[in-house]
Amino acid sequence: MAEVAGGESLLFLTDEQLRKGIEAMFFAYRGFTADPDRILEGLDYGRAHHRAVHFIHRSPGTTVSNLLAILGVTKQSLNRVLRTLIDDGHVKSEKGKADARERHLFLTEKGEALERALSDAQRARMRAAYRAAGPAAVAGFRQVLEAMMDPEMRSQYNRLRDGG
Amino acid sequence: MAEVAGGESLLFLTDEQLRKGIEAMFFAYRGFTADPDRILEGLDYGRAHHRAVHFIHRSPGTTVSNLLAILGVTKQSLNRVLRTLIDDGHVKSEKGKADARERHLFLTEKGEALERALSDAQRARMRAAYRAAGPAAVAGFRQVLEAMMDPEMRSQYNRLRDGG
DNA sequence: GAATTTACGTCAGCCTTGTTGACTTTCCAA
DNA sequence: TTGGAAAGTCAACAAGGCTGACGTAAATTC
Repeated sequence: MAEVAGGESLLFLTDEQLRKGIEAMFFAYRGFTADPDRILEGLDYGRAHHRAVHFIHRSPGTTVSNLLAILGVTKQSLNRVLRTLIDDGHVKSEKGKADARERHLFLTEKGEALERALSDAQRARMRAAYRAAGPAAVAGFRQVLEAMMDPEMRSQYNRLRDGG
Repeated sequence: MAEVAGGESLLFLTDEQLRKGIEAMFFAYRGFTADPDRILEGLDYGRAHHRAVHFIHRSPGTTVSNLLAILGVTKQSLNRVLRTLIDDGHVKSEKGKADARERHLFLTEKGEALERALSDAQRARMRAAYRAAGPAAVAGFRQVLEAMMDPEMRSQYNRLRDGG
């Protein structure tokens, strides 16, 4: 940070550097989703299903409203996906005990197996990238990504992170 | 890297760390696209238009096939987007002189202005994130993203990068 | 106890952006 | 010169976003 203030390393803020960062995000995100996409393809599922499964696994018993806030989609859109996941026996939905209006969402055994298949694929790539780049790079990676989030997303992210 | 081999810092490869990285990618990508999306909203354009405009700006005179390889979509899909951009006067398409089957793509004045508006918005966020994280973090960020790409995407990325 | 609000589900219909299939035009090589 | 490959276009379909309207049950407020 001292170098930055001193002006020595401001090259990392040139438009050219920023463009490279933008393209890196674009190409990397494609890689990031490629492996789970391949698995989902055979199941008539898409990324939307993956996201739902991921966050239900992450926060078992979460409500529909919670999921809506995290995923940032409309309830109609989420409902379509949730409907198929429930019908296929990957997710179960239980009426809330304290508040019976809420539905608490859980993965079934089958759903957990699906989640494992998807996240194993994604983690394998992530692990390879982390290993190739090393711990210092990983710390920087996380710092930049966190700074790139919208504040509300960041608090969602931190809530999940701290909850873990 | 020495610490990694020594085993001291292998904590960065735990499943929990990897999950955090995965969620960071998810939330950060949303932020990454949020600003341009807001601009596109008013214009009946979507992200596909943004991507096309970005890469035509980046490589003026590129052919449809080139763009296809970079964007990783079908030519029919790209064509629809290109059609509207051409009709709206943002892009012009010229028959190749050497090979008349090819179309070479360029941004018009109007297209350049659109590109500037979109990339200004995206760069502003990127710049803020870079500034907040500092140059060392940025280097790590780029390293991890590059390692996350598919090999073919990585060579596309490097081709663009070196060309600059 | 009635009225309002909240949480969720669903129907209908739209848009963007992916897909495949069939087609033309153009180039090149056998 | 002709037949195949490459580049691009048109048509039609699907996934998954979106909005709007409406219904129902449960909770909360007046």
